[in-house]
Amino acid sequence: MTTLRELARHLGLSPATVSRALNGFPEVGETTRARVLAASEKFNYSPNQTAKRLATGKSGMVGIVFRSSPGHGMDPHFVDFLASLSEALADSEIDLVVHISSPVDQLRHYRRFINDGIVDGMIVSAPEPDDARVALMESRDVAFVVHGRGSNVESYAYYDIDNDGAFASATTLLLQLGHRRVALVNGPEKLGFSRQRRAAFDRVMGQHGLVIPRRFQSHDEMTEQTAYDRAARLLADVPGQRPTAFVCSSTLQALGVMRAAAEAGLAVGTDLSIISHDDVLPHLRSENFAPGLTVTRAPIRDAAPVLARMIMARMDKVPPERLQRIDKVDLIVRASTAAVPKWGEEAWQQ
Amino acid sequence: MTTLRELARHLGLSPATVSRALNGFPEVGETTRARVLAASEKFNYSPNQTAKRLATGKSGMVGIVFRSSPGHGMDPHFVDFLASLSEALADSEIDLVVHISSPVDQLRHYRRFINDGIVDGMIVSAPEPDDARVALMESRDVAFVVHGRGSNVESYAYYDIDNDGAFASATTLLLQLGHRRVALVNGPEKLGFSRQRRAAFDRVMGQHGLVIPRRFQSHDEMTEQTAYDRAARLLADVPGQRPTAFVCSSTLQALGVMRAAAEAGLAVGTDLSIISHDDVLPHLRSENFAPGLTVTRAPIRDAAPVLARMIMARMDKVPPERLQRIDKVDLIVRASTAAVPKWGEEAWQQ
DNA sequence: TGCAACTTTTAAACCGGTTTAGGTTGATCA
DNA sequence: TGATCAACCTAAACCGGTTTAAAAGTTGCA
Repeated sequence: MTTLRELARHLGLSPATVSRALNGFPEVGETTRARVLAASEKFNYSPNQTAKRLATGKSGMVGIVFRSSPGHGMDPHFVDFLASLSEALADSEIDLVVHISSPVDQLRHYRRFINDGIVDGMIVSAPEPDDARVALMESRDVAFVVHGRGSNVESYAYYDIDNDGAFASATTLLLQLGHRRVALVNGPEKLGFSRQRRAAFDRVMGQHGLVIPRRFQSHDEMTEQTAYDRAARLLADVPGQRPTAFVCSSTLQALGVMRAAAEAGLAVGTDLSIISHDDVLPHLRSENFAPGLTVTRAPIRDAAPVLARMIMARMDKVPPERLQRIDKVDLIVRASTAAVPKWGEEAWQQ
Repeated sequence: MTTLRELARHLGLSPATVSRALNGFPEVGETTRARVLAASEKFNYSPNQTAKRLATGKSGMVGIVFRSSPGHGMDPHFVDFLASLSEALADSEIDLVVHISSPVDQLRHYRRFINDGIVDGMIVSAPEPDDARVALMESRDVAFVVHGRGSNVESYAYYDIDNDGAFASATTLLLQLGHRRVALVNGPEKLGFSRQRRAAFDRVMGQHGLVIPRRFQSHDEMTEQTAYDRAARLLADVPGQRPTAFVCSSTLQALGVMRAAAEAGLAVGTDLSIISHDDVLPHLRSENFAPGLTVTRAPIRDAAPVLARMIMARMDKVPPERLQRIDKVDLIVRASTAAVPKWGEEAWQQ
């Protein structure tokens, strides 16, 4: 490893000049700069990042902590997001430090990132209302951006999709098709997006005078298996009481509901309608489901370049109010939604 | 942020003593050490990692570069692996720096990691024979461990599963069930594990006097879609020429083959047998497939703690020959494999 | 009491960059 | 001719830890 001082000695220059030449400062003569650049090339010089970080006080790294629940492993949604985030940041020579942690341990990891000065900024995923991580970072004056929204939204930079609009239009579609007994298979109760989605669902149903009994709204980790369990239980009910339609928070859950429907001998798109939010996981395409799945579509990977730009802006002290964005979500109707069957037109009794 | 010097000044001690006290050196008086520890607690002191790294020359970070092919996003196999790797390393306060890159760009990322002194060690996934990344790291004397095996295996630390044994027993099972026209849906041709699997398949088939025509062995990215495309084409052939069984390299591929089978009107487990390697992705359980999928089972997440221990050992200069491990793989028979149907007992003509 | 042999502590160098505050030049201007 | 100034370069401090070499303080023993 060549050091700056060695390079300087070879050139008969001071380290200061070499440093300036390499970093494009204007007070270096052009001939000198050319010499330095040539030598740096020749000796294959590459500045030691650690030293650079210590000197500048910037780490050039961004941290992210993913949720991973014990039995369930890591949410595949985040993965795709991670991939595209890493690509977006690599363009700016920013490295991504990744921790995975159970939901309860999150704060410990954030503290480590911040206290030890490992990163310049953090990307927060799936915030809760009154998120403790957000509070921690605001108190420490650390740059961060949020994927999703919690509360106190004005004060920080975020990117989110219009969950309210998405689930309102999904619910509306089912109502227009005559469905009254609609079950919601949602994500963890504490997460912001789950709340937004549920609120939209409740509101639209309420506007049609429908109240959904508690047990037809579930909040769980978003896996195929738990959705299957939920749906299987609901579909085991007497025909006059079971749901005629499901709204799911992810295509994985929709997959579970479809498995339960198949086992209950119900044909999706005829006996039972399913609509799901689709984060567009690359290996799980909703158009290939049988039947094709009606979805509200918002590729999670689209969030990454936006958040990458935002975190860099925050590290450059751009005020958070200028870094807030909510994207609309498309409703794509396929064969998994149909008019309510005759036997299912009655609403639930409260 | 409290610094070491500030802490020392408060205590009326030199930075040297404080540093030694905190790092457990024996030449510090016990009363002094207690005072230092108390003060450090009180002032919420946490050493600046960057400074520590510069002083010690160790970064405390391990790098990993994942493959992500343009259209396909990131392989979900790696994700689960990543999650468990991060957990295993966190126990030792080692941070994981993650880059995602297309296969062609890999080397650039490795160079960056190594030249800039960002990490102390690297974890290499899915090596090719004569892997350029391995060569680079050996030439630079960087600590690394390999998940899988390329060539020149003696010289480096690795963890791998017994791909040969797994695919030999999978192939043997199909032969015992009377299958002769078996197609192999494999991973990218250049990767070590694909070659090992194909070699085992070819060998066992060859031992029974069977030669598999070229077009019945495919090498592709391991996605549902590409496997579907392959299988759909093969199953469109005349009954006497189409495969009666498939061997897949991943459950995602098996899913694609099942979709193609359904569209061709073939019942899996009756008309068509499918067997797959199963990395046990948490959201894609082979026992929940319809019918349950016969698999060679080796959870990819089991590799992570082993590799974490290995890379730490390598950073402590443990010789690589002592860090090599190959795990056996179980064959789990479920309903997707059955005796060959009458119409399919003829082998392929070369 | 004096001196060797520990034990404990400190001053200063070091890691490898960046950056501030000054120095030299040589050209320009009065 | 001397003052002014821009252009270019350097010495030294700095970032915040660790570590070497040496000093100071203790203890044991003659």
